[in-house]
Amino acid sequence: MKAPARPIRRATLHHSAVEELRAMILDGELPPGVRVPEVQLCEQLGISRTPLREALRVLSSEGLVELRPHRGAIVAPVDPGEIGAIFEVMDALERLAGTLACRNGSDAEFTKLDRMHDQLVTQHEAGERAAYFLTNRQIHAQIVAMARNPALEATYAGFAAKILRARSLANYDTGRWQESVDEHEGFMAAFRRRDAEEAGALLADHSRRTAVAVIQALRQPAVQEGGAVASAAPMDVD
Amino acid sequence: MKAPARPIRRATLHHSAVEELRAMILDGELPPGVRVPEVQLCEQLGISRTPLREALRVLSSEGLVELRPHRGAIVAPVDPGEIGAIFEVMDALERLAGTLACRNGSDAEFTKLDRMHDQLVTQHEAGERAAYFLTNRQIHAQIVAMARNPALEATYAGFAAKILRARSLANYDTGRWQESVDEHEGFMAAFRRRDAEEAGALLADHSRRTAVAVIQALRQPAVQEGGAVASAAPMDVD
DNA sequence: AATTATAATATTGTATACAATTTGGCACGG
DNA sequence: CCGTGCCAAATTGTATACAATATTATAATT
Repeated sequence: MKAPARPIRRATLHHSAVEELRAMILDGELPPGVRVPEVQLCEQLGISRTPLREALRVLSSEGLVELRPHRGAIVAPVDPGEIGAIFEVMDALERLAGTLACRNGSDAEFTKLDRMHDQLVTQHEAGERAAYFLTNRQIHAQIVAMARNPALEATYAGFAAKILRARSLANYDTGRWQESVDEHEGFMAAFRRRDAEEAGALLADHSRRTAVAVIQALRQPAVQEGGAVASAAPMDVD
Repeated sequence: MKAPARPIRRATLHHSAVEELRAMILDGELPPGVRVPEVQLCEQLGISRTPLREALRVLSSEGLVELRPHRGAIVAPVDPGEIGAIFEVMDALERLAGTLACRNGSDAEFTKLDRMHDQLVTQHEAGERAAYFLTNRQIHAQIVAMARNPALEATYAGFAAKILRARSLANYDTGRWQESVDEHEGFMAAFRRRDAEEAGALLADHSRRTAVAVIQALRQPAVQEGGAVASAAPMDVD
């Protein structure tokens, strides 16, 4: 999602470290609140402290880690209030994405979107939860990409990451699944009509309802299965 | 704008360097496209390369500088197309800010906003351009603050910074000044009625019209007065 | 003369060493 | 028994030294 147009190879260690650490945080491998000892991660990643520290600064700028001067870095805790605020912005971004996608998306992209939606429905009917979540994320990413707006894309990706992390901590209400699919049917119908306003409105509404469900789920923390970390596979459901 | 609730002292050099460099870039002291030689800036800021490099990584994450591996960093160039994309998002953020400000702002804050607006009108009538621009920025910042949404506030600040930098490169159309003031009158009236929808819509419209003016101004680059850098004082006009 | 190959230089990327600050424990005093 | 002050250990912050890569200049060849 953050990959720019030009496929330049970033061969620097600190850049690799950023991606590695971000993945570890989003995967829940580094759960919120844990301290991030530099030396330990250094030998774990096989790099020195310098590039690791540079990576930590970047992740701090992204809001994924929290730097406390002379007290070490911790993985940023997930604050339900902050998630609520993020969703308020996300609603607006989803609306904008839907509107712009209608205006700027190519017919080929809309066709692809239709196929992805069909796949989503199939996976829902089959009860393939993990596959559904992945397809769902891809659909929203596709809509954002069709908006042809790099600034929107980058901002969206940042918020999506934080929301993803919040979800990995919460037991998601299964009852919302059917409702969510229905909402997807709704804005897909608007997309097929190229109704920009309606598509945007339905996407925003979809986001808002998702927010309610997620925040409610956050009040009932997920049961920690197995070892120490929540579910290994991060999932995104809208 | 970025100051968190708790007034913790950040005494680390790299944090100071970030703020210093960001100010230098936004002030136009470091114009877009120029290379950023590390050693030179180091002795200029009186620090070592390590904290400076950490600062550069953060600014790169913010999109203010561009890192080219083994080729040095440059101040991110201002791409008119990117500015257009940013404004598209900004419109949505302004709308959201206006709506939320109506919902969450205190009466005291609305009173303060009124006073700021009066000041703005006075400065416009007096033709005090620089003072007007400053007040204008403060007004928009106040509205965003009244929205009570840290995620919105941070995202808004990031985009506002990029827009500010673009403007310092462009001769702004003076004819838009009166129009802009009229638009301020418009959404202030909506604010006084606490009409959230209308206030948001008028703010978004205001942002959209500003975008048109700014992008047009970008096509006629500012005359470089004096030495090499554009106007020293960055201004914000909406 | 133009172009390409090559080497010297400069700048960035990384690692390590040193300094400063925080944290935890322990002794002392209340 | 609890609070305060001090000391030691550990970890972070910074500086410097070394390694790798890109740029520039030079020179040789076509």
